[in-house]
Amino acid sequence: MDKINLGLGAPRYQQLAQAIADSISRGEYPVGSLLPGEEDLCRQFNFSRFTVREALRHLQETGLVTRRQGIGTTVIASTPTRKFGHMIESIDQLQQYASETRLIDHVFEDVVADEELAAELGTTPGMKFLRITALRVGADESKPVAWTRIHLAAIYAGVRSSLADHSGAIGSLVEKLYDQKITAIRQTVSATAIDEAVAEMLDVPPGSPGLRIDRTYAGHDGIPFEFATSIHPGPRFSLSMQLDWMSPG
Amino acid sequence: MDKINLGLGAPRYQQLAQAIADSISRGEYPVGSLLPGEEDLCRQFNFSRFTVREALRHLQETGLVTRRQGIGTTVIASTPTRKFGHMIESIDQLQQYASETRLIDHVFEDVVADEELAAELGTTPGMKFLRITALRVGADESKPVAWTRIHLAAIYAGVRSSLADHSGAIGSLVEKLYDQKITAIRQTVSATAIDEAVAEMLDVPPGSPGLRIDRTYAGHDGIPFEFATSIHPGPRFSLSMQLDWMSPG
DNA sequence: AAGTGGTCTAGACCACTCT
DNA sequence: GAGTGGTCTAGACCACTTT
Repeated sequence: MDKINLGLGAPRYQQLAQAIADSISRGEYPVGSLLPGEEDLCRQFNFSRFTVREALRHLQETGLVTRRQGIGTTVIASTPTRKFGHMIESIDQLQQYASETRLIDHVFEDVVADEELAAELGTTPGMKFLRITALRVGADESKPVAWTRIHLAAIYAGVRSSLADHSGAIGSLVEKLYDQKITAIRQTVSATAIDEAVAEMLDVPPGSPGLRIDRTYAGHDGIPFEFATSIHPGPRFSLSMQLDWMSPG
Repeated sequence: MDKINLGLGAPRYQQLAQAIADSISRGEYPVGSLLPGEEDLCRQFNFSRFTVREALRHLQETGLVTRRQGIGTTVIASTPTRKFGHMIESIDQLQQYASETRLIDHVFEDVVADEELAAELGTTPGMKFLRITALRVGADESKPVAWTRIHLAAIYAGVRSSLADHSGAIGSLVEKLYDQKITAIRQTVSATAIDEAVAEMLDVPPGSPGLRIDRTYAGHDGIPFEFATSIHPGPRFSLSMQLDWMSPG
């Protein structure tokens, strides 16, 4: 019954992995040091190289060591780190609602970042953008769920013509049209008092609380190409996520 | 130079993995079907079993198949899913600020969930809790960064005595004292108007916008044992996270 | 009993890194 | 050139699931 029993009955490579992990956590092999070579470990424990490599693979998967050809096996952590993770499988899933909503009333502007805008977006002045300001509404087009303003690098200004038909996030539209792959998203959530102009469009009293979400999307080069700000009326929206424990192995 | 070239020069197991992945995406092996057995694949491609298994391991890691002893290799996806993930390595990291802040002015209450509270927390009426209401302040004890109310399953009421000394999240205190391991966290973020009582404690005008974060912590049995609500004054707080692309393999 | 994947051995050659 | 990890073979036994 008990799977705790890692000593007997367990495969040799697991026992070996456990033994090495224990040595590491005892400080026998400090972080940064090299483990003995595979041949050494084979002789030391009288196991075949397959078994030793399987054990080392296990240690690699739990994040205790890295392995490099020509160098050796380096200890990079003394304890398996317990990780929690939130995982999504598409960009649209980030905006949980995006697939069921559309953008309406777009206003397009061509802007060049001055000092102020550059500082706000975290870029350098002089960068050219297509600025899209719009409302996001549900299928029934009743009350809008968000006001949104997007600064999109001018190279991708071509999304403009496809925007009306597209339901979902703009990032995924860019991916589709330009074969650009998003590799990192940074998201900041804060609370704000909705200013008068936005309040009117969202049909809420000015100054009422709103959830502000700022997202930047970066491509394969790591450079952000899209900066999106959404303001959601307080009671009409919340952002949920679940973080699950990721077992080491 | 080009690493795109997966055909020649690449190890056989990678070529094989690619070939099988192609077959799967072409629909030759639909989702839910079984791949040929390892021996079959060996004969079919004239590779050793090691090479075949290494290829299948690769497919498993990319999430295309699962393998079970006695059953076979089952196709579970036709395309490698592109995942984005947010990963943290400790509970305290979730509350990015928690390690530099402390709770003050605790008020403890023993409460039993009535219909209303049970509905709010998503539990069943009759469950017993220790309710902790407190303010979270920075090191200099100037303006508080949050008002917080926690409902903690009564079994863990013993944290009460250790709370004053503890900086960081309450969840990690429970983990330490009771050897309980948190395995899942659910977090919901919304904007709210700060009510009068809380506003006074936070030293902001009543009705001003606040960021409300609700978190539930579940243990190894998957049952939530802690329900925490924090309200942060709008301008004094934001929640950031980065989602990175997790390459398949 | 037959078939599957899981573990394991002994031995080989290769690509890489360092000196 | 010596040592490292990466790839690969041929063969074996075992644990598990289904028939």
